[in-house]
Amino acid sequence: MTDPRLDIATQVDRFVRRLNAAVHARAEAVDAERVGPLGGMALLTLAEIEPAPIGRLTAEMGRDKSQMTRLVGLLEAKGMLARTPSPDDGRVSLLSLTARGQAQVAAFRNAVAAAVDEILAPLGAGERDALAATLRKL
Amino acid sequence: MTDPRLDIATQVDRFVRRLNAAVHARAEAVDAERVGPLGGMALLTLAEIEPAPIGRLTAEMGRDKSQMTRLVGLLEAKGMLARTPSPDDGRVSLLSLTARGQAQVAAFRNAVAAAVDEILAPLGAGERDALAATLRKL
DNA sequence: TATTGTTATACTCTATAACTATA
DNA sequence: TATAGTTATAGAGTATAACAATA
Repeated sequence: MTDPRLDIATQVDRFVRRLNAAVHARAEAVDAERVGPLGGMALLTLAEIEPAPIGRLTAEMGRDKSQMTRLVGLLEAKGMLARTPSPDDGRVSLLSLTARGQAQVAAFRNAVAAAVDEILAPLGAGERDALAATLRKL
Repeated sequence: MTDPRLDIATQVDRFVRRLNAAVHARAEAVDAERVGPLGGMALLTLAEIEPAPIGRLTAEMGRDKSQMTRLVGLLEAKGMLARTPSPDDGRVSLLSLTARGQAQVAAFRNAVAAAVDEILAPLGAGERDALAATLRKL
């Protein structure tokens, strides 16, 4: 590659591919409910911000709102999260994890952390911290 | 986020989302042939390694081979690349870009580079180089 | 017997627009 | 009139397995 910017783009793309593959490999044991990688990500994100309206979750994940409507419906049907009407705004429901959802989050956390460790194995501790710090700025 | 590894996973995920969105926004002008982001990535990759068999391209992109069969068929139908039978192995064809494909590559290169610039804007030059170097190790 | 590549199938994710109900 | 969320639909990307041809 001549242009370092293209290099970054392709490397990051492959990073995500490997991450998904590694999580997927572990997920056979973990994802008995088959919420999928996107569902896992949504639960992971919701764990950080709950209780939150669906719009907040959408923004946090950088996805599309119609996509989120369906995903949240799926996760609700599987008993991973619950909606409670917002007292402030009649259009809004607040999402929060159920006990099932929390268990799933814990399992996903382990799978993702292990997958990241695997991929970042070639890096030293200092480089990992630097990478995390750099990404946080974006 | 408590665990820095989860942090890295979500940040990288969002990076790719933003990258795709930014390229997509520019691609309306560029991607008249509608090869899609994956097709663009394939052409970009092929430009670096041509002439190469489909298996090499598959490995380089970290994708699935059956997926590549279809994608290459599409790109061939659009006149972006050509196959020539390998003299060494009767099972293999070597892929190479056509003039059309090369033009498309040039356009995509610009779109991707601009998108990366946009996303990496918060970083200093030193940090960008460090990021590129770190990713190359993975 | 192993490898390259193809076909088939089912599923997951993404993009867009039109729509409803509340604010 | 603006915003939160939903519905509908089409298309793009992914995962798996079974298969044919060649090595």
